[in-house]
Order: sequence, then C-alpha cells, then structure tokens
Amino acid sequence: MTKAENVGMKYTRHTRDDVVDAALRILDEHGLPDLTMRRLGATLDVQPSALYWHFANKQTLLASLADRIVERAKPVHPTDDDWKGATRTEAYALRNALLAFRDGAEVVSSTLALGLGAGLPLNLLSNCLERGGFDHRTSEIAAAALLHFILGHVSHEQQRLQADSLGVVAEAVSTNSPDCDVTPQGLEAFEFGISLLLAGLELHSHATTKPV
Amino acid sequence: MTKAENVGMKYTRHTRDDVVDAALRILDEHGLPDLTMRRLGATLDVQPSALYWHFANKQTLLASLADRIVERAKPVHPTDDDWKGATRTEAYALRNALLAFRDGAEVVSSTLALGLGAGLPLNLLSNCLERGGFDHRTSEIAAAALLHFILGHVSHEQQRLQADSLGVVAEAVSTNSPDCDVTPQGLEAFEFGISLLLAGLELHSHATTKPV
DNA sequence: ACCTGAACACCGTTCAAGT
DNA sequence: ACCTGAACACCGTTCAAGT
Repeated sequence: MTKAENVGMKYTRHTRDDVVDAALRILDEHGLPDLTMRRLGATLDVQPSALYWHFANKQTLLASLADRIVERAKPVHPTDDDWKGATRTEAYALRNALLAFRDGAEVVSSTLALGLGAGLPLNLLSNCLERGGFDHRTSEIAAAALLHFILGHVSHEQQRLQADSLGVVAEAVSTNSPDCDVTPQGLEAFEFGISLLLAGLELHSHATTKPV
Repeated sequence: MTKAENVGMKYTRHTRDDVVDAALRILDEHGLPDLTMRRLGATLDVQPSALYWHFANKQTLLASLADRIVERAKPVHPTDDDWKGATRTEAYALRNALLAFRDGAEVVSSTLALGLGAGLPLNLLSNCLERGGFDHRTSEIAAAALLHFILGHVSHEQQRLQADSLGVVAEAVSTNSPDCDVTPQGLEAFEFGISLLLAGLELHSHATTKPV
C-alpha cells in the first residue's frame, strides 16, 4: 500500500522524500511565492516545525527540489553524438526539465546563486563538452556559460507563461496561432542562444587544436 | 545646503530620489536580504508606511534601484568601434555597473524576472549589435542572450565575493595572490563567455550576409 | 505633498516536550 | 524516529487621519 492510499488512518509519519514530493506539488500548482513552510506543513497535516526535523532550513529544502527538477535532464542511454550534438541535446533536456515545473528555473537558479547543490547541471553539460577534447577547465567555464544562458532564458520564458496565464491578455490576444502553449518564439530564441555558444566553442577548438 | 547637512532640524520630508539613495546605501552596505521596508523607513527616520506614498510596493522600489544601477553602464561618448568592440565594451560596462553595488546583479536580474523596467540593459546591448547590420529581431534576441549570460555570471561572482568575505576562508587561503579583490578567474570566465557569444554572432553574420 | 499610528495577515525558525 | 505547541522576532501592506 502506498502512502497516498492511506485514507482511514489518523496520521502518517513522513520521510524526507514525502516532504519533497509535497513541496514539488505546491510549487507546480501554486508557484514559488506560495511555497511556504506553513503551507507545506498544512499539506502534510503536520506543524511547520516538524519540517525542521527533515531539513535544516528552507534553503536546504529548495536545494533538494532543485536536484529533483534537474534530475530529469540526466541522459537515459549514452548517445554516440559528437560533442556538439550531445551538448545541444543536453541543453534542450535541461530546458525541458526546468519547464516541467512552474518556477522551475527560478528554483534552480536561486539555489545555484546561494551556492547550494546544483553541481549536477554543470556536470551534465561539461561531460558533453569534454567529448570535444577541450581541457577540463575550458569545459567547465563553457558549461557555466551555457547554464547561465539556459537559466536566464527559461526564467524569462516561465515569467511570460505566468503573465499570460494571468488576466494580462490585454493586447491583440497575443498575436499568435490559437493552440500553442509551449511558446514558439521562446524556443526560437533558445535555439539561437545555444547555437551562438556552440559555434563560438567550435571556432575556439579549431583555433587551439590546429594552431596557425 | 544639502539634505545630508541638515543636522539640527526635527525632520525633513523626502523625495522619491532620497528614498532610492537610502535604499542603495543599505543594499551596498548590508546586502539585499537586509533591505527591508522597515529598515529603510528607520534609516530615513520615517514610518515604513510613509514609503508607500513614494512607491506602490517594494518591487517597484527595487525596479528603481535596478535602473539606477544599470545607468552607470550608459556609454558617455559615442565610440567609433566596430559592432564587436562596442558590444564587448558595453558588456564590460554592464559587469562593472553590477559589481559596483553589493547584490547588484541579483537586484537587476530579479527585477527583469518580474517583468518590471530593465529595458535599459537590453537596449544598450542591442544598440551596439545593430551596428553589425543584424536585423532588429536578431539584435534583440542576441542582446537577451548576452544579458542572460552577464547577469548569471555576475550573480555568481558576487555570491563568491560574499562567501569569501564571510568567514569561509577555510581551504588553503583561496590559493591566489595576496592583493586581488576583483576576482581574477571570474574576469577570465567572463571574457570567455562574451567571446563565445560574439564569435558565434560573427559567424552568423557571415553566413547570412554572404550566403554560399 | 508627505507623513503618523495602528492594525492585518502573514513569514522562517527554535526548542522543550511528547510518543 | 518523527512530531506537537508555543513562542520569538520578524515581514509587506493598508488606511484613516494628521500637517
């Protein structure tokens, strides 16, 4: 019997993972500003203070959310793409992972900004890059550049998604075709940014591996 | 007589700009988490509620701070650089402007993330790019890509600055030469990221202006 | 035009104590 | 191992009223 089916009992004790699950649901359904320790406690039928048995503080909890969100971007089967294809694929996987939860980009990016966890997305990207024969240091700062762009871009995308979902329909019914919920020009700008960075990197690799 | 010299009087009424000035001081000296409406009121010898005569809410105030921070990146005299040089210069000017205030990048980036103001940095960058003969749309999404990188990178830089300034000296006295407060490897990574994007753009322009 | 005073509806976090 | 209950020290914002 799963915990979700546990209907008749007075209460259930929770595990760390239960807390993360519940937090992710609140995040996705109501957004980051509504993800409150008090509300999370109420969702789990527990006092807010009980959460501090599982997590040292709210930031640590958010870091766990960030990890879970980014985990979706782990490649399932090893690809035999070249470094460029692999990196592009990974970038898109990260974008999808962030878009899968409301405010996902902001959670990951603020966790990164506080220096907690979030080594995972960096590793995913630099692993792809190292196939290109770049030295470790170059792979890492290039991965950071890619990640900064990805997080900034998707944050912006999610902000627009949310603004549109609110009553800000106002101008011209948003001027695009009826049934596109996944933002067409957002994807275009994403592709463009990734392409710029990858093209720059390729040029860099030619310059260093075959010196004039 | 400037307001700062006004010592003997009981109180002075404030203008919108006074509030922004005081807020910028708190930001720079104590950081964003300490920039509270209540603390800001206390600094100005005023009830917190008085601030709501000048600003509709805290976010609007933060947007004004963001504008002031970014204004430093306005070019003083028109340069005759090519688009690449001008854009690189502007990117560095933005970095310096953000670094000039504690948590500057976070203030600007969160303001941008909420869709308030912050059109300025985008315009500064896309103006430079348009010298390259890119069409308006390309200039804008390239400017957005640059800005995402800049904000993400400088945020990360400022987080490390702050972490270092706290007692987290711990490991190996940070392994770099004695008197460098302006983070040498931070600048290196910044240069690398900007170069990748500019190189990618140059390639793009060749591809579109001289088709095969 | 600019501010006070008081209130409202919240926050995150700590800690002794319970089971 | 996991939670309660109560408290502490805060938040942003509103609003009638004052000058």
